[in-house]
Amino acid sequence: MNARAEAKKRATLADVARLAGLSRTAASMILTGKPDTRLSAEAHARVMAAADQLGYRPNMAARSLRTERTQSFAFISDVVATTRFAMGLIRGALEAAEKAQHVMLVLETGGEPARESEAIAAALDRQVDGIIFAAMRAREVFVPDMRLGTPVVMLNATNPRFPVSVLPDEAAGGKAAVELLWAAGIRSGIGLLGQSDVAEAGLFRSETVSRRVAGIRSQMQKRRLSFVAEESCWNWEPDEGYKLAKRMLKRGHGIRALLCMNDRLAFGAYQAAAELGISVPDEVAIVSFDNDEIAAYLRPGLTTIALPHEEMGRRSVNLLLEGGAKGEHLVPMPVIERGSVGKVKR
Amino acid sequence: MNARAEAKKRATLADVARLAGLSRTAASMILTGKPDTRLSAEAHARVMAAADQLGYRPNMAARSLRTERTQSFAFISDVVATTRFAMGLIRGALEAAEKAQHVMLVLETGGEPARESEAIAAALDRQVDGIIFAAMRAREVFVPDMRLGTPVVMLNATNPRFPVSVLPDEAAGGKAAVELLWAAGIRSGIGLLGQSDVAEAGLFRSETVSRRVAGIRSQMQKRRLSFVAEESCWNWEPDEGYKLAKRMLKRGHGIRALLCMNDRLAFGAYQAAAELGISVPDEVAIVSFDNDEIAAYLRPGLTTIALPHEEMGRRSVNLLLEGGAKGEHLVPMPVIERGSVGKVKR
DNA sequence: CTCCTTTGCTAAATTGATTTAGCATAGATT
DNA sequence: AATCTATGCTAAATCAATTTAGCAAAGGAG
Repeated sequence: MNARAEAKKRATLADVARLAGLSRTAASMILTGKPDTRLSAEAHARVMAAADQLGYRPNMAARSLRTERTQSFAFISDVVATTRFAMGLIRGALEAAEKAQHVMLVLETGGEPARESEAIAAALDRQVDGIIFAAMRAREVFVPDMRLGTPVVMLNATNPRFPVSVLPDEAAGGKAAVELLWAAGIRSGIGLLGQSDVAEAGLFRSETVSRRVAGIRSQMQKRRLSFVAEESCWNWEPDEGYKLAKRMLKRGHGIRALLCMNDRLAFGAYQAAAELGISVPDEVAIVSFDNDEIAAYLRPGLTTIALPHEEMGRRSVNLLLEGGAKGEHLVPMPVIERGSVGKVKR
Repeated sequence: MNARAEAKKRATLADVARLAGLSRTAASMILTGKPDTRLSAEAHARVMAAADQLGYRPNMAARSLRTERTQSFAFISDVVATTRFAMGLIRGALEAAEKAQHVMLVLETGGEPARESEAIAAALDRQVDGIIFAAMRAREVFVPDMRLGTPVVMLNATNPRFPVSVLPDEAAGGKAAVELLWAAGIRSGIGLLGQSDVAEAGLFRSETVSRRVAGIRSQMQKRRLSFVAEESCWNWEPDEGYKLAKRMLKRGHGIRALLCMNDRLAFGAYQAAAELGISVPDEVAIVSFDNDEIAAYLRPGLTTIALPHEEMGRRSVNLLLEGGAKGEHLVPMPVIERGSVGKVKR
C-alpha cells in the first residue's frame, strides 16, 4: 500500500559493512574519507566495491541526527513571484549550492512577520546549515528575534543583527550610467526619470536606490553635467514612465538623453518617444538600470546597467560555505550596451 | 567557535518529558496527537505546558529517521531562470506546501540527464515525501531510470512512467481565444501568428502546443471561420513576431485580427502595427496566449489566454498530499481581457 | 475472594548513521 | 625477555525522536 514499501529497501551502511566483511565503523570511516584512519588499502577497496555494488547512499536523516549538519540551506525571501529578479537570485544560489552538494529549501514569506517566523522555524527544525534572507526590493529586512544559532547572510538586503550581506554595487552602477552618456558625447539636455531630489526630500525609498542616485549625482557633478529636468514617481512601472517621459519630451527642454531609474520606466519612455515620433537613439538616448527581460525586446535594444542577481545569489551561498567575512559584499553591476545610446555625430 | 555552540541547545523531547514529570513515550504521544492513547487530560496539560515553556520543537532529523517522512517535497525543474513561468509554478507549489506545513527543496537540472540523476538522488537521500518534476516547455520529460519509491507528479510535463500529471487545459484555451474574436464580431481577416500547419507538418513542437493549435482550429471550424494568413516561426520571440506581423499586415490580406501563439509574438506584432500606423484594436485586434508579464505593459493592454501557473503549482502539491488520482489533471486557462480586442462597431 | 478488564503510563527497542575508546597482533627497542 | 609503538580494526555509545510490548493499580463481574 505504501509506495515506499514496494521498492526494495535502500542499502544501509550496515549492509555495506557486512558485504565488505568489515565493521560499520570501518565502512563509515572509509566512505566519509576520514583522514587519519589506519585502515588498509585493501579495506578501502572492499568497502568501495561493496558500496558500489549495493548502490549505497547514506541516509541523510541519520547522518544529520548525529552530525547536526544537513547539507542544506534555506532561502527565505519576501516575494518570489512578483518580481522577475527573484529568479536570478534563486538561480545563482541554486547553482552554487549544487556545486557544493547542498540543496536549497526555498521559502516565501510575503514580507509578513508571522510567516517569516514560521519560515525560520521550519528551516531551523530541519537543521539547515545556513540561511539566506533575500529581499526583492533591497531594504532593511525584518527578522523576527529568534535565537538562531545558524549562519545567516542577507541577500539584497541589510539588517544590523546580521552583518554579512550581499548587495549590488549601486554607486558604481550609477556612475557607469552617467559615463555611458558622457562617452556618447552628450553634454547637455539630460533628463532624469523616476527620481527627483526636490520631490523626494526626506522620503525613504530603499538603501540601494539611494546609493544608485548618489552614484549618478556624484558622477554628474564630477563631469560638470546637470539635469535639465527631473521627474519623480513612486511606482517605477511602464505607465508612469510613459506619462513622465511624454511630459518631459514635449516640454521643450531640448532633451537629448533620458536617464531612467529602471527598465520599466524606460519601457514607458520608449512608448512615449514612439508616439511623439522621436527616434531612439538618434534624437534621444536612453540608459537605465536592471537589465530586465524586456530590455532586450525593445527596439532598439535598451542599454542598461544590469543588476547582477545570479552572481549575487552565488556569492551568498559561497559566503555561507566559507563562513564569509562580516560586512557588505558588493557585486559589480555590468554595463549592457545595446542600441539605445548612439555615438554622437559631430 | 562554532556558531551553533553559542546558542543554548534546543530543548529535546526528553527535556519536555522531564519537566512534565512523564516519560518520553507519553510526551511524544501527546505532542504528536496520537488518537487512541489513554493518557489523562492532566498529563496532556502538563506536557503542553512544558513544551511551551521550553519552546520545544521536534528535531526533524530524528523524527524522519524513525518515521521515514520529512514533511518536505522536491521541486525538480529543468530550468528555473530562463522563463518567467517557472516562478508561477514554484510560487503556487510553495504556497500549497506551506499550507500543509511542508517545505520545498528546489532543484534545477538544466534538462541535462546527469544533473537530473543527481537531483533525484539528492532528493531521495533526504527522504522527501514526494517529487514534482516540472518542465518549463511542456514536454515529455526524461527521468533517469532510478527505482524511486516516492510519489511523483509531473508538472507541465508528461512521462509514461509517472501517470499523474498537471497540465494547462490548452484545448479549451485555444477555443476561448477564437471565441473572443467571434464575440467581438470578427468574421474574416484573421491571421495566425507563430504556427502554420503547412509549414510545420510532421514537426514536433510540444504536447501542449499541439493541443492549443488543435483547440484553435477545431473552434475555427465550428464557427465556420478560416485564417486568411498563417505564418510559422520556431522561436516565439518578439523579433520574430515583429517580422512576421509586418509581412502579414502589409501584404494586404485585409487583416482585422491577429491570433498570436504567445504574448512575445504579440509584443512584436504591436511593434509592427505601431510602425505601420495601424491601430490596435481599432484596425486590428490581437489575442494571444500566456499572460506574460509584458502583456499588461503594452498599450493597449494585451488580451490573452493565461497560463495558470500558480494554480498548476498548487495542484501538483495537493496531488502529492492527497495521493492524487492517476491521469492528467487539466487546469483551466483564464481569459484575461484587456484592451487589444475591441467590440466591433456595426 | 478471584479473575478479568480498563486505565494510565513506561522501559526498551528501533531508525542509520558517526564517533569514542580501546583491543589484538606484529615488529622494534632496550 | 620485557616493554613499547604502530598498525588495523571493532564494540558500544550517541544523536532525538517513534513505537512496541507490557506493567501496575483500580474497578467490576462472577
